[in-house]
Amino acid sequence: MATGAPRGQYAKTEQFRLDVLDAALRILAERGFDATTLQLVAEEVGRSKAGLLHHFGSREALMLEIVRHRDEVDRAAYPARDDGRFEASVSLVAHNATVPGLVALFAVVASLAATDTAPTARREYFRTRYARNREGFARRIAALQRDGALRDDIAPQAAARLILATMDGLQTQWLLDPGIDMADDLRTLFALLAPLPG
Amino acid sequence: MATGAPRGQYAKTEQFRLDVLDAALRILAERGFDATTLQLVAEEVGRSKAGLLHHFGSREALMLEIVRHRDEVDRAAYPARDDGRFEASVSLVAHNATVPGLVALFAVVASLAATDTAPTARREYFRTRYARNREGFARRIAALQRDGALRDDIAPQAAARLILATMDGLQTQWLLDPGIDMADDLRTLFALLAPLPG
DNA sequence: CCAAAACCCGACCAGCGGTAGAGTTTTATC
DNA sequence: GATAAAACTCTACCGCTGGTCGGGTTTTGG
Repeated sequence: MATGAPRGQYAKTEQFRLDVLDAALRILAERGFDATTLQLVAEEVGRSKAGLLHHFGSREALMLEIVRHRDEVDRAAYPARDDGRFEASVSLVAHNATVPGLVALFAVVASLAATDTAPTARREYFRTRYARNREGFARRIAALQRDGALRDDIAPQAAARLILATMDGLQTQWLLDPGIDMADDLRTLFALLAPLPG
Repeated sequence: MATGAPRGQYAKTEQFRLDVLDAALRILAERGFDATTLQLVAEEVGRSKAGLLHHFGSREALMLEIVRHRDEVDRAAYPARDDGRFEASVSLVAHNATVPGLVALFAVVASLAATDTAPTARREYFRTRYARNREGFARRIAALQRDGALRDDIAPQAAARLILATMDGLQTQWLLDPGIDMADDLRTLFALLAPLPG
């Protein structure tokens, strides 16, 4: 039975895909979202436009892939630990302040996903992404409340929604006004969640 | 001297412009951002694509104009009163939950403005918009703190940034998952700002 | 060594936002 | 009410975009 056996990709393909993501991000950072065309990215990596489409399917999919890959890297570098407070989140936000291109791309793709009227891969990715993050925060919040390390008059799910909303919203303000210290403001929110003295 | 005197627009022009904004918003709501082309909007209002460009200059300017007009209407309908708490803000957010098309457009245009690498009309509009809103919130927060109606261990400017960030971030989550009650969550944030019993 | 799968590209396509310029309608002024 | 300029409107056209197609080239497992 030699039929129907699918073959994997070439050895160099994975590295090439990573190179493309990198090149695209570089162009995004210096030209913005609309001006980042497949043609420009193709030139940057020394390939043809059609070649990129072979690997990523569409421009939209390429953009989503950058976000997806960034999420993977971040999740490995900033694992949400159950024991500590929210220091990992603050560190991640502080790190984001060094990569405006990625932050900007994330904001655009997320909002475009939110405008998708029908279920698309883009929309579904962000739906599950938010659901997963909310769940993670809610779980840790509930644990901290049991330990008396957090005020317990707030529903964990509600607090999780607020934290994620704050992180996203601060990014927009920071992109427009880089003087804002996102990490500092996020810490302020966590301070509001500290247990009450009474 | 009859020379050089600029003449205003035709009588029907203003109404036509409003009709275009309305039509564009309708298409945005049911087709999403990318699929809302000038051609489609032009057909909806029974004019040509070039006619729209004459009035708005570009597609980007048209999109920004929808946001700008919406801001005007909202500012008239939900004036930020100094005396009350933040009920006007909660009402505005509750109202937003009835117009997903506008909320989605706002998110996209704001994030695109944030990706503009050079200063554009779009970017400048949102910069001043956020600055103005932050200033308004900070002023009211400071007043409430003096009255003992709000905890005073938070800098008014920081609290203002958090409130705006939360409002924006909740919109993204709500667009992806309409089960979320934005007004309710915003009220939760205000509850966190309530004065401490100690 | 050898098919078959994966890759790669030039040529092409429809549709996009935007421009040019000529024709039409409105309007302030006399 | 005539008139001339400004405001409006449209058709034709442009460059470019994302995306498709088909056929050559390279890699790869057996």
